[in-house]
Amino acid sequence: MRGNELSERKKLILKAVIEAHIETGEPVGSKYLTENKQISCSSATIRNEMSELEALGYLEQPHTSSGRIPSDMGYRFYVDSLKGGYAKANAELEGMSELMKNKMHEIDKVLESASKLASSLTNYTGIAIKPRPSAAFISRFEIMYLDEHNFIVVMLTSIGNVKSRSIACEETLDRENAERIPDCLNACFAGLSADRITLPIVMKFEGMMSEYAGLAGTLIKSVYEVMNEINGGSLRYSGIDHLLQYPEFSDMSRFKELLGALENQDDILNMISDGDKEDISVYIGSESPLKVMNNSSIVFKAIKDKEGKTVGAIGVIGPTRMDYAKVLSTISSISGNISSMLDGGTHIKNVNNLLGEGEDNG
Amino acid sequence: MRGNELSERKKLILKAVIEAHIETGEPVGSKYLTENKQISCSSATIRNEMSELEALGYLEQPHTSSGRIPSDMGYRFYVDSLKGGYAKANAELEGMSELMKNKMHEIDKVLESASKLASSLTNYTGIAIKPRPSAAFISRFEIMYLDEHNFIVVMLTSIGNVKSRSIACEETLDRENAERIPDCLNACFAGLSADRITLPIVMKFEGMMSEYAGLAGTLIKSVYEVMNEINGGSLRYSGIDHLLQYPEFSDMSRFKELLGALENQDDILNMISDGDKEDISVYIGSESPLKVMNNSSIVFKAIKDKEGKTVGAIGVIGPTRMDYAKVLSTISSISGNISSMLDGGTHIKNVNNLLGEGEDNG
DNA sequence: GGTTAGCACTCGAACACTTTGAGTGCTAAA
DNA sequence: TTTAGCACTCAAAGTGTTCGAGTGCTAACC
Repeated sequence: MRGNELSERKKLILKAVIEAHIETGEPVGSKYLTENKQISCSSATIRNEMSELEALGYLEQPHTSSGRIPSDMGYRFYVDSLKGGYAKANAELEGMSELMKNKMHEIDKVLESASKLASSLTNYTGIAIKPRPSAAFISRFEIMYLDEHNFIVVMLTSIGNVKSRSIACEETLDRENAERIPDCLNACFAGLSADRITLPIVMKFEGMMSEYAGLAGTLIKSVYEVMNEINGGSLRYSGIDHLLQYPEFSDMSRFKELLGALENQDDILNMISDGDKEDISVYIGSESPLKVMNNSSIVFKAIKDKEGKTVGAIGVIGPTRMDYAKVLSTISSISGNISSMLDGGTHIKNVNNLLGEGEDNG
Repeated sequence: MRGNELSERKKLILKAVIEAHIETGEPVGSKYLTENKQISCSSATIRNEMSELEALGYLEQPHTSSGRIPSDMGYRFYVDSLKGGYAKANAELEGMSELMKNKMHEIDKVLESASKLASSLTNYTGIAIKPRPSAAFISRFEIMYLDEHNFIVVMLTSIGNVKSRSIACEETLDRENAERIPDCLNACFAGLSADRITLPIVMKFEGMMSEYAGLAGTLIKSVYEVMNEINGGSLRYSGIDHLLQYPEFSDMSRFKELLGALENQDDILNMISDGDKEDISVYIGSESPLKVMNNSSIVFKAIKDKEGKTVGAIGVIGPTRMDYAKVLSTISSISGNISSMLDGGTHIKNVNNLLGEGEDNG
């Protein structure tokens, strides 16, 4: 098969089949296509063309005597032909981006509301991905002193969010001593990813905390927990119910299978981490590395901050028969919007970037 | 109908019907019940009894010639007879409570993992509810200074969690000035619920922030946002896929309806806020105030801290045909576990309680 | 040579019809 | 009061038929 051996008419027919199938969900017959004004030949000719398209692998026939449906390869051809042209402004989006601009949330929340937006605009299931960072760390510790037995440790992470843990201690702890705790934490753990926190460092911390040995263990456990949390990456869905409106999921078992796959976040996270870092990624049906996703498509795009670091991704999941034109343009607009926000248009900042010079444990 | 006019045999048969139906999901016939060793009469007798139970409203017949299924009233009778006896220790729970004890999370996370636990133990969908607090407020503000143009406001809320917002400011802000910001915030907003923050207070704040007027607006917006968040209550589900295994939801439309209702969190929150504050609440089918829930049951229990304040609730949602014995005992154990944790058994504290005396804006 | 009309063929969907079996209600006997 | 027996009901599953959309192929057409 040479690169682009499809005649214009074949392309036209393929496109028409795909768009009709996306709309109706039914196999598309030759007669139906004659109603398409762009195609000006008889059903017999269309049959011939479709038969060839099938031989080439772009179409499939569910049963000997039924219309054709696009194969994954057909969708792929369609999507590739779409790419480049989808970035037109999305009118629906305008009003809603306003809504996001007013929020001064952390990146997690931004991604989540973006995914909700994507879901409601496209009518598929939205996904918000916070990738597993290569080596996240806690860049700074602070505490809030409550009383002699209670305080809160506030941790600023390298991936731009703030975590806190409330700690109760048996010993009596006065304000002055409590305020030395973050110094110890910062001295020992700040800036170190989990795999660089070695036993000597832990011992050093315990040494510095000697007066409050009992606390040291608790604090280390908290640090460890937060490290785990931020290194885990995360995946959130919105509008799972949208999927139910598509007949391809009216078969419970299939839907259940997909839901199960979605719950197994690790697999999806891996898949998305492998995706295209620059452009929109589209996995159509069997192209997906996950077998259970073979009847679904997933479209997503990485979100980067102004330094080009990937801070997350958003996308949608839907049936293979997905309105790719709409989805691609929506995801593209939303991600563009977020990126420009991260560039400093609003108050949202990736706080981590600021720490390079700002670090200071005084 | 006088209080308790069911004969022992009727009770036995009703119980047997319910338990068989819970297990199989199918209508229960008279012949099937003769296999039950506790019932020692013929199928004909059982038929007579069932016929009377139906007349009394405890059973229903889907079709003239099919077995009986319990009515909502039947389930209600069963559940009421169960209450009191369900609190036995749940062996499965032992190991898992260990897991929760090691976490020093805030109340939100505790509830969420409790709901996951409930879901996995019962095989229904778990719910974690954080109620709409009557008048939540921010009890304390702190900041983390990053650099001349960036800092993070950390807010301790009255309902026991910590919120943060990163703020970027145009003006140059040195550390000393920055450290006066929480003083202003504390002086104006700490301890006040949203409806008690009046215009004069806002003006006072702007006055105190005069040098950094631009910041004041941003900060107020952040405060407002956090107020909204903590006053909103929240509802989280886990294990929605569990529901799919029950044939009553194999009908897509019904499942979709339920999912839709679950997304509409306000309704559910209201319902749960109206629930029994002391004991386990059980809404069986049509007992639920929500019409869409008429084919499902919901079981939940409030979680209180040591002062008796309701801090949340956990529960499960499932088909009317729910294994109430198991669910009631599971929810009861888990909630007991959490409550005892909150009582101080571990490091989890409701930080708010500590603030009564600890408050101090130095 | 590409296009079209015509025709036989295929096969799922829909419908009507029958069979099967679990379950009931009723009655009469124990 | 309980039980055995019997006629009856009805959903589910199976069978057969029709219907129609759609195909492939062939022969005629431009």
